[in-house]
Amino acid sequence: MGSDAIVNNDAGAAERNLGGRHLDASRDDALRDAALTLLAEIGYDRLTVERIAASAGAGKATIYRRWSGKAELVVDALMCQKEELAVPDTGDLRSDLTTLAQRAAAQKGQPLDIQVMIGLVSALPRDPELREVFHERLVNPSLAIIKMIFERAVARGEIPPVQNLDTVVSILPALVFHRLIVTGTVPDEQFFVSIIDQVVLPLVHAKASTVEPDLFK
Amino acid sequence: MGSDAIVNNDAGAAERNLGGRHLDASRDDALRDAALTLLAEIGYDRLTVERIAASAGAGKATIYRRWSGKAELVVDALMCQKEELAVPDTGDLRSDLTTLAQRAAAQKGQPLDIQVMIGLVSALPRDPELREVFHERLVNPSLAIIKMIFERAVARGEIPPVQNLDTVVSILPALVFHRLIVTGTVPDEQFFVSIIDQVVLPLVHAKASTVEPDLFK
DNA sequence: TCGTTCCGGAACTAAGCGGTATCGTACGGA
DNA sequence: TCCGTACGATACCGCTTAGTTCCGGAACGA
Repeated sequence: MGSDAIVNNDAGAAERNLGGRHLDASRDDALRDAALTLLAEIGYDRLTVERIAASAGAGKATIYRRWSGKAELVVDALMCQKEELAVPDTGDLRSDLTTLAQRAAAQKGQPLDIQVMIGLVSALPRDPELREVFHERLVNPSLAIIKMIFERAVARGEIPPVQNLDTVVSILPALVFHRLIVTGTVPDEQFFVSIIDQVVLPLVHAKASTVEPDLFK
Repeated sequence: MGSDAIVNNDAGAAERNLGGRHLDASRDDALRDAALTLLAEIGYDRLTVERIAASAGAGKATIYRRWSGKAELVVDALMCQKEELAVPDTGDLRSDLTTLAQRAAAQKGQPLDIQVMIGLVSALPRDPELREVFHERLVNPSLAIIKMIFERAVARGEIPPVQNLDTVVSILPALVFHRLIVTGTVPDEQFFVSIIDQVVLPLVHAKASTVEPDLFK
């Protein structure tokens, strides 16, 4: 990772600053939260250091004491996001997917991951580091969860092995993205379920009925 | 449409300005082209009137003589894009779709529609007019073409009627979007074709093999 | 207690942008 | 020829932002 934040202050600064006040860890979190919330609201390009500070009830100096600027703060905030990788495992493919849908739709109000992604989109083409952390912390984890769900379904024989698994896995997030961009509305659970029932599940079962017979001929 | 551009100068200004030099129509086109090219390159938020003027080799006043500002210029540029709605009609669903893929992939170098869309994304949530023209000139035409292709395939009996046609139609553009955002690479024809063969076509044929039997029971 | 450092807040410089005005020049109708 | 306008270029004003610095106050170690 290119330019690490200065945020090894947990122990480092405490030892280095022999006398004097320590960096307040609660300020770190407040600033990171504010950055992500604003990122989801107004997007990366319109995000300013001043706004982040004001939103967190902090001074700009408090930010520059920790990060070199907007880019580093945003990257650090994304890196520090908690990843609760509890992959649904109900023993049924459809139930796993709908459980995932419920979880995604329930995020309402929170600094929605999806909205953070949208806010980042315009900045990705010109910032490689941002693009890397975007993949590592937002895209890949989502895809990995869906992939795991399919692999388990294959392992227990519920569906036949899926060739081009990566493509199938990306259908759900791709349609969510598309809806978010095209209609500008946050997809609700109903939307997720309709995609699952009308696209994803027919597709994996189609492969069972159209491809397998050919294999047995 | 809210604030029309002043660009009825083709005849209007020529008649009004009895003596004196006329607005140079070639400057209109150069400025619109520069606006779209820059929009695709750096996105709406980083787009500035000064940059557009410089890119077109013009002065800022030449822009303000025609449009009220950045927003109106961009909207007008999008509105003036030529729409060559030649829907492929080869008599075969797959051929129609792959023809469309070739055409989309061949746009390389030009101010790619898809990149213009990406550049607009971050500005859409806060600009209703921009969102409207975004739909009218970029999203809807693309979807309409794909929709037409499917409807013709249904009409000649190649595939059974597609319920949730809107969803099926959006799969291809959605996956293109997703790839562009996630990998940052412009999809080539091979990508289009693999989506067509591995997702779209299996899906519409799956509906034939799984839904119809239920209707006949 | 005393010195050091953080805190929020505000002031400040420098740079960039929107939008207007101006200048010399190039057209084009009368 | 003469007047009026568009043209590119530049200067200018007002505003916003990045990034720095300073202030009074508070927290901490010595």
